[in-house]
Amino acid sequence: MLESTTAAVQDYLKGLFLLAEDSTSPRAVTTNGIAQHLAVSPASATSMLKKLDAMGLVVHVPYRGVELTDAGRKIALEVLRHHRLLETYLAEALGVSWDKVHAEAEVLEHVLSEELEEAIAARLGHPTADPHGHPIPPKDLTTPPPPDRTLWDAPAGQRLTVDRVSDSDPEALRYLGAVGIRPGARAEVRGRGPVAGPLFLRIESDGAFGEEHAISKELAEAVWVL
Amino acid sequence: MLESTTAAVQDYLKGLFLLAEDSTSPRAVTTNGIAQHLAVSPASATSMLKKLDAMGLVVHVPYRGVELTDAGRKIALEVLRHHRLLETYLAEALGVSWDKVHAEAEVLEHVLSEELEEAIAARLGHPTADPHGHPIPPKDLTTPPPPDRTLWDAPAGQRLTVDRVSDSDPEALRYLGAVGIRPGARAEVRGRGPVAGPLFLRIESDGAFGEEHAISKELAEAVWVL
DNA sequence: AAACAAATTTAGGTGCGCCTAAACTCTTCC
DNA sequence: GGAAGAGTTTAGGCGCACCTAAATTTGTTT
Repeated sequence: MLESTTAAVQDYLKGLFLLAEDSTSPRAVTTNGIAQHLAVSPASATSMLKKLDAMGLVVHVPYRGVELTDAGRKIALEVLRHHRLLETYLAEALGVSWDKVHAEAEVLEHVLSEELEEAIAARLGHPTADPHGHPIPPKDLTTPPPPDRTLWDAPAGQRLTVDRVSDSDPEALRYLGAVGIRPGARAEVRGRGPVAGPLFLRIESDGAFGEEHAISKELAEAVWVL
Repeated sequence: MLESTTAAVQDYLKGLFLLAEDSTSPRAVTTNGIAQHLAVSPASATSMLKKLDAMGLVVHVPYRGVELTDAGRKIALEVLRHHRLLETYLAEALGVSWDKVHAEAEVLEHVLSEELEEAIAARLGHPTADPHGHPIPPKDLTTPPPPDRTLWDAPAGQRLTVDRVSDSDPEALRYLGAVGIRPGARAEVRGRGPVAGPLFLRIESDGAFGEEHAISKELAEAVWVL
């Protein structure tokens, strides 16, 4: 399935899936959106969207928006499966730190053969989530559950469980790891500063909630909770 | 170092190194030779050689031949190091059979980061040869020893040790594996058939030489011995 | 020495994915 | 309802690595 597509096509499909996934608004997946996500010009995105439409992988209505077809979503999920399996493998088998696995997986995902994918999955015991808490699409490529809400959207005073953290910013990941914000961690939102100010929270460690941390809105939006 | 080159450039440099390595004649590395090796047209090879010359990675004298510069050889050795480390890793850590590791490594070698290379080498205990017996260029990229002679060139009646086997033909590798021709194996050449006919040999197994095998010239030339 | 065959290079062209600049469309706001 | 501005698309081009067909060079052969 993947063999008939280029790395660029795979990146667009994966990007479109991810953009659609963590934005509920209907008009979320725009030409500009995918262009920014992939760091290409809007003009480049337009021509690729036209091409993907011709290939039957997306439905692109000029000036209106894009949507993945079932065929396009399957490919996106396969790339995502590769990416997340690789992240998990690099972290577990090769000891690569969780802030670096994303960049490595980003290039490896496009050249991973079916056979190697299988070998890696088997070696890991067919994991269902990567080190950042993102679900690994299963072999049959059924759509995994979307994230719930971000830490920023959680009301003050509430106890919650960290579900996923964004994998793309190494600096953010190093900080999150240092303060103990990782999938499965329990946290309590204490409050927020004024004017999109920092969010104050405490993180549970060894059964007790530790000292208070102040994190920016941007960072709080890179953490999803349950 | 590798990051500033494309996969195509890396493939040409690696190919030029390998062609020069296993042919003693001075005029061995020709436009046609590298074109065939890479399965591209001679015209394509010419334009790439011109480009590599301009980049200072080879010296190309039109109509006369090509030779790697020191800079070009370093890159070739780095690609080769990636390739052979990956082959070894895939075989040892992931259980990929020795006839399949080459094809996987062929694409992975171009996207392996320095850091991952290091992690893999460490995990394997810094191996010096891959599963087919080919030397893995060390981190400092000094040139490893070239192969000695092929099984085809060995005189009849002589006891010898298998040093390396060609990694590129899966069918050949499956056969060689089945009859026990692998690096370190001891063998005795019994004779040859007429007109480039098959080579007859016996392979040592559990301390005793087994039954006689007849192998083609092509296959005998894909095995190097000491 | 000329002619020929083989090897090599040049000429001209393709698809992919990217770019900038210019034109267009949609929406909103007066 | 028309104009402005944001968003999007079209037009035209570029670099990479490949191709075929047509020159050119080399080395050999007569």
